[in-house]
Amino acid sequence: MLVKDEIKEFKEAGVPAVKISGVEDFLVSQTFDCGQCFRFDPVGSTRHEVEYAGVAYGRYVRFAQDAPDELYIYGATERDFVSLWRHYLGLDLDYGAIKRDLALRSGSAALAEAAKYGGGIRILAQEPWEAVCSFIVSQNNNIPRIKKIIAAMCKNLGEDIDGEHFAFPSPESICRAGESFIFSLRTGFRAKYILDAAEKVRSGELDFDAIRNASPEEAEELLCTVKGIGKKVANCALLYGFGKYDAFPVDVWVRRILDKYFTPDFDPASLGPYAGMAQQYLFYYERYLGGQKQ
DNA sequence: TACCAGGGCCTTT
DNA sequence: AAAGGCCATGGT
Repeated sequence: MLVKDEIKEFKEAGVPAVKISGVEDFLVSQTFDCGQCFRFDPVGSTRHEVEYAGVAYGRYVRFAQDAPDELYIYGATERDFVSLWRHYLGLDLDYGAIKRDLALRSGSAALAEAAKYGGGIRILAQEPWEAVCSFIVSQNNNIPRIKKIIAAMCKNLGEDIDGEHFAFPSPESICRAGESFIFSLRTGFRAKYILDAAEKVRSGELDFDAIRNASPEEAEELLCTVKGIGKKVANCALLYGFGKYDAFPVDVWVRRILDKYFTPDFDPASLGPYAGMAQQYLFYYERYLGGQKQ
C-alpha cells in the first residue's frame, strides 16, 4: 500500500525521525483522542499542528501531523516504521475499503455520519497484555483517571526506557508488587482483578496465542475466565489488543447510540469482520454529540 | 433484584 | 462552592 519512496528519514536534535507521505484515512488527533489508548498525550509546544507523545512496545515515540496526508514519527527509523509502527497505527489496513464494506452492510445513516465525522480514526494494534490490563482499569472509570492510574503503574513497575519514560509493566512485575501495592495506586476494587489477570498470564493459564486463534465467542469466553473481565472489557481487549476487528464492545455510549438509531433487533455481527471499526466511529461520534449537549 | 465497592472527573445547582 | 451523576463487574 505504502511504497518505499514515500518514507523519508531525517534527524531532529539527534533524534531519528521519519516522514511518511500519502497517508489516507488517518488523523493523529482522532486516533489518540478516541478513548482506545491511555498512554499518549498531546504535546503542548510543538512546531507541528498536532503532536502526541507516549510509549508503546517499550519505546517512547511522538506522532505528529500538519496535513492529513503526512505523518511524522520522532524516535523511529524507517526500519522501525516498517517493522512496527505501520502495524501499530493500523496503516497496513485499507480503511477506504473497510468504510465501504461497513456502509454496504449496514445502510445506517447514523453510521455513515459517524464514519465521516471520525474518518481519521484507526484502531491501534496495542500489546495484548497492555490492552487486557488497561481495560480492566478502565471499567467503571473515566479517561483522565484511567490515564493517571496507568501512568503510576508504569512509573512504579515498568521498565525504565530513558530515565523519564517507562514501559508497561509485565505480568511478572505486577505479581511481584502484589495486590496491596496495586491498590495503593488508586485502582480501587480493580486491584484484585489486575492481580488475577497478571497471575493467569504469568502462569500460562490465560494463553494469548490461544485467544488469537480462537473464534470470537471462544476468545471472549477465555478472557472472561479472569475475575473482573466481563463482556465489555473482553471485547475491548480483543479489538484493541488482539486485532479482532469484529469485536464490538458495547459501553454506555455505544448503547445509547444503538438505542437511538438502530432497531432493537440490530445485531452488531451483521456489520461483518470490521464491526469494531463501526463501534469506534459510533463511540467517538456519540461523545462528540454529548459534548454538544444533545 | 437492587445495591455497593475506590475514586475523581464532569455537569448542574 | 457544593452536590450529585457517572462508570463495568462481581459479590452480597
